[in-house]
Formats: sequence, C-alpha cells, structure tokens
Amino acid sequence: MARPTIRTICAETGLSTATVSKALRQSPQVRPETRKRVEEVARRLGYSANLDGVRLRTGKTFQIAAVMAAPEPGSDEWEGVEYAPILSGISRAVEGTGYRVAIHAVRDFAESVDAVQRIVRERLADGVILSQTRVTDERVAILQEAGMPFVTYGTTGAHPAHPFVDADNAGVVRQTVLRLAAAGHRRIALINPPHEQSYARTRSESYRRALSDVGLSHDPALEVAGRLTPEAGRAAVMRLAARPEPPTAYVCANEAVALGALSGFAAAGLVHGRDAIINATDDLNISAYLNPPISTYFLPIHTPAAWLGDHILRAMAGEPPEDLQTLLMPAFIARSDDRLQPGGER
Amino acid sequence: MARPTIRTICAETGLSTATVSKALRQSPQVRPETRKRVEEVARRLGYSANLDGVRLRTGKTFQIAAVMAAPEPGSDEWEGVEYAPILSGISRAVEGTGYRVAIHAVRDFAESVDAVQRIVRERLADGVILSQTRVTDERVAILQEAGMPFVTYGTTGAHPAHPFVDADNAGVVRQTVLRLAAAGHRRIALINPPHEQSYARTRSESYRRALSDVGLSHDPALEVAGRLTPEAGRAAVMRLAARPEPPTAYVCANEAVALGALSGFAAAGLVHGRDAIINATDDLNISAYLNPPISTYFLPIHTPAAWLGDHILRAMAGEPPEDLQTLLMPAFIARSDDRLQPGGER
DNA sequence: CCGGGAAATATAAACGTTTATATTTTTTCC
DNA sequence: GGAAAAAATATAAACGTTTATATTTCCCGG
Repeated sequence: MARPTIRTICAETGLSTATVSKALRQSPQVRPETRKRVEEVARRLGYSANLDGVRLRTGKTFQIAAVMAAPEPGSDEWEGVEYAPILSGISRAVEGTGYRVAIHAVRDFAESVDAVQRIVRERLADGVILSQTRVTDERVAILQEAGMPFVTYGTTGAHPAHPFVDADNAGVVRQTVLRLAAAGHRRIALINPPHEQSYARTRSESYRRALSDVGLSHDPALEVAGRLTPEAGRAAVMRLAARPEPPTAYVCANEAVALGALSGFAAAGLVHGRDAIINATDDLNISAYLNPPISTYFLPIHTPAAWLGDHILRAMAGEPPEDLQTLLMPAFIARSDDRLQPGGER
Repeated sequence: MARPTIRTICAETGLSTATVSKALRQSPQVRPETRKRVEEVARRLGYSANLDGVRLRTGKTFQIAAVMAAPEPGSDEWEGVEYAPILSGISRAVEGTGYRVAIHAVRDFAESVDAVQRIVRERLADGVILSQTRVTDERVAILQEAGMPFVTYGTTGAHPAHPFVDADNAGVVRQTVLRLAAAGHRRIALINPPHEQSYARTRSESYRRALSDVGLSHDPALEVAGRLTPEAGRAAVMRLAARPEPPTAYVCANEAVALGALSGFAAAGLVHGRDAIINATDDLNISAYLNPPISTYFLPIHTPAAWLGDHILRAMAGEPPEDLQTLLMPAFIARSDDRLQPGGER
C-alpha cells in the first residue's frame, strides 16, 4: 500500500539498488535484458522516483522560480494580470520535463532582489525567470555570478549578455510615431511605465529618435511615466488634454493603460477618431473590444511565455546565452482609428 | 564557503546533531542556554535548513499545489487572467510560513483530475487549491479519500463538506434580477459559464428563482452558456439582440464577458443605458473604465485570494472544514446605467 | 581449461535532516 | 552523601536516491 521505492523493486527482482537505479535511468552499464525486467516491474508497481531523494542526493531541485511582481493588494486595479497566461505558458512549455514552476511573489524591486538572493543562497531552484527588468539590474549580476541559469522577460544593459525574451518595444514605438506623423499628427504623447523599468527607457529613446527623424520636436510634457493601470491611463489623458496645446495622439504602453485612456476620452470630452488617437501594445486582444476598437500592436501573451519556457530549459541545459535571446515583433492590427487625420471628422 | 549544515554547527558548538536539530526547532528538551548558543552560531554562519533533507525525513513538501486551468494558447483571448492576482494573493498569504505555491497548469477538467491524482500519489504537495469546481467534482472525492488538505475556489455538492471560498453568486444574481425587474425590465438575459461549472448551476438556479419570485416567466432562450471570453460575450449579445423579442438587460458572468458584451452593443446598434443594461461581476475594477461605465458587483480579486491562502494554511493545520467555508458578497457599485428604464431615454 | 580483461552487478557511503533509544549529567530528596 | 528520578545530551538509524568502489560473472584467447 505504501508508495513503492527502489527497494521494493529490488525485493521484487533480486537486484541491488545500484542496478535498479541505473536501469531506471537507462544507464549503458546495465544489460538491456535486466533493464527490461526492471522497467516491467516498475510499471507494474506504479513506481515513480521520489523527488526528495533525488533532490537530496543530486542537489537538483526540479524547480523553476518565477519571480513575479505582484501588485499591491490595496490597489484594486487591473495591473499585472498578464502574469497568469505567462505562468501557464511557461508551465506548459516545461511540461513533461519534470520541472515545475514555483511562484516567488514580490511586492517591489527590492523584494525581488531579496528573492533572487535567497534562491541562489538556498538553491531553491535550478533556473529563474525574471521580469520587470531594469537597465542595470542587480538581480542579473547576482545570478550571473552564482552561475545560475535564468531568462529575463525584458532586456537589460548587462554584460556579459544573458538570455532574454522581449517584445520589440523600440520597433513598435518607432513605427507608431512614423505612422502617426505621416497622418499629420504633430503632438504625440507617450504614456510610459515607470522610468526605472528597462523598457521605459527603450520606448522613450525610440520615441525621441523617431520624432527627430520625422522632424518633430520633443516636448517633455507629452511624455509621462507611471504605473500601468487603467486609473493611471485615464488620469494621464485628462491631464494632458487640459493643456493649452493638447496632444492629438496618445501612445499607450499596454492595454490596461489604453482602457483607462479611452475612458479618459469621454471624461475629457474627447472623441476617439476625431480628436485623438490611442495606440496600444496588446497582449490579450482587449483592443478589439474597446469602444471604439483601437489599432494595436498585438503580441499574444502565450508567445513570449512559450519562449521563456523554451529558453530557461535550454539555459539549464547549458546552451550559450547568445542563442537564447528573442525579440518578438508584435503584429500591427489596424482598426477604426487608423488613417484618421488629427482634428478631422469621422 | 559551502552552505552550512547542521554538522557545521555541531563542529562549531561541540554538540550533537540531535541537540542542534532540536535547539533549532525550539524543542523544550534542550536547555535554553544551549539553544541560545546554537541560535547564535546558526545566525553567524547564515544557516538555514536544507529543505530537501527535511522533506526526505518528514515527508512534508512545503508546497501548495495550485491547479490552474490555463486557457488554450490558441485562443488569444482574455480568459482566466484573474489567476495572476489569485496566485499572488495566495503566495502573499502564505508568505513567511515556509510554504511555496507551485503551479500545476492544466488544459481542461480531465487534466486537472490527472494532476490531482498525481499530486496525491506522488505526494507533490501538502495542500491543494482547486478552482473551476463542478457540482459533483471527482477531484474533491480523490482529495478527501487521500486525506490531503485542500480548498476550492467555488462550491461543490460534495459530502462531507470541504473548505471553500466563493463569491456569493446566488446573491449577486438574485439582487440583480430583483433590481432590474423593479426598474421595469421583463426580458433579462443571463450569460453564464459552461454548464458543467458549479457556479453556472448556482447562477442559473438563482436566476430562475428570482424571476419566478417577481412574477416573470423564464425564457430558456435568454439563458446562454459558454466560455467567458470577450468574444463569447459579444457573440451572445449580437445573437440575442437579433431575436424578435430581444432582452432589455444582460447579466454577465464576469468582466471579460461584459467587455465583449458592451462591444456587441455597438455592433448590434444598441445603446447602453437606453436599449439595455449590462451588469457584471467584477474582479479587476474594469467596469469603471468601460464606455460607458457599467454597474457592477465588485469583489476585488485579492480578497478571495487572501481567504484561499488563509484556508489552506488552516486546513493543513488540521482545522475542521466547517470553519473554513467563506462566501463573499461583492459590493454593488451603481454607475451610469443604474435606475434606467428599459427603452427610456438618457 | 586456465588466466586475464571486460562487462555486469553488488556493496556501501553519502546527501541533510529528524527522532527513537541510549547514555550521561544534573537535580532532588531522604 | 548517595540513590533515584529527571533533565539534558549523544548515538545511531532512517527517509530514497545516486555513485564511487568493490566484487562477481562472463567471454575470449592461448
């Protein structure tokens, strides 16, 4: 009735624990005939290795730590929900490998540094997945020094290079600005995540370069940074729309912000498609259902998630970091607002 | 340099492993003076117990398995995202207890049964959190028989009773129907999750009872069930609105559906607040940002998440199931659509 | 048919804990 | 002061693996 162990199989077959252990792991040291017999008995008994024994002996943990920046409970806003499909995508990708994804929920960056330190010190995982990367990210340094495999969701400025997956933020912002400028927009606002985030920097730089390339000046007042909640998006639009020279287009960092920004339109008396244009990066296809639907760069969230799973497995297998860097370009989806002139009519 | 173990402390203090082990776990068998000394050395060495050793010896896993129904990658729709705050809320609630939340991502119900069986058989966790419950839920039976602590998010019809956390779906639907009926609505549609889900049944029964209580007849055509995606919400509204006698109000099961349903309004030529009313249950405060904002029963997702964490800890501590059953009533938030008559004007 | 080497299997130790049992030390009480 | 009881500590085994080393078995050439 108790769970069968290697010794149960020994008793059944008359072999030693060493042979059984090797047989179960396909060692060439054991005769094929013997291996067959062991496997047969193992199957009959419903044997599966006790991971705790393996862990203790080998030091492997079979865990992939996902350090997940969870929003403050108090906030009650839509923030960070994309973690659900990311986590499930990673789990899915590592399915059948014996690895499991364990959550390390953290409140803020400082806590995530602690979490990483603890993971390294107590060897809580065989690999780590980080997000919310910064340009200089101490967590990356810690992991690199410890020699622990990891993948970041988002880029950093770290040397030597490390495995990462990211959306091509620079590309998205650049194309958006070019497209808006071509349609006649001259005051384009950028709603960005907090500036310490690596992709805030990427977006900001790409934004400025694109403005300059199309001959538009950069007005710092039109570039705002803050948490990526609907609330913040709404507030940003209302604040900017009240300026003497309001923007005619808003480029949002994600769909939560876009939802809030669009909600701000109504409150500020703006009409989407006539007064201004919102353009978001979209993970969950929300943009299609907004009222009105808005143009977006769509990157189904399970795509980066699957890459994260792929990369962490390969990183743990020892592949070099250079082979594990994936930049994904979201697909542009034109909706009701595309090709509209600023101030034009419906 | 290597990680200190109990033996390192033995060497340092001259005590035996047994005494050190007991000292570290505050056993009354060890003299306070000795305990102090051990703790002091442990702190100095930066000792923390190797969980693998503890696990192997005690059989405890320090894992809480969260069986998480992940949407198919192919779907590309907003579905199941509330798992992110749920998982982080649970993690948060068990923080500092030594437990960690491990994800068991499953595609469908059959896979979740397999996952539960595996968790029990291989003792992969000390406790389990289930969601997407059914009225007769074999997973509950498996866990009860195995004597493994668990909490469900959602109710079941299982006997004996088990720990659960749920929103008061019956209450929400009842109040909504009463409110709509009082405002003059006579054809109220219910957009429900797939019927095999336990809360689909709860909502459906409450809906019918409330209709009957206010003297309205039940038209089966107005009760639809399906996946809770924006796509499905949109399709449901468009289909129902095209009927000869369309509903004047739609009661949505969650915010993803509400978003889609509202998007369907535009496509079907309906105007929210004049032609019909949508009323959703809301986890992420999305309703406040819809265009127009809609009335909702709001239950911030971290609330049930915290309860789930609380209940699983107490279940693992051996508290009786009857003390671990929490039904949460979402708070009604009236927005632009409240008190509007069917067919009335703005 | 014997000896040597290769192949297969066995023995035993180790990973870091906890805990039953044994031993030593301290306290208590006459 | 000494025996008995209580308290504190030590010894050793166990949890289920893997693996270095030892031993046995097998095959082959001479």
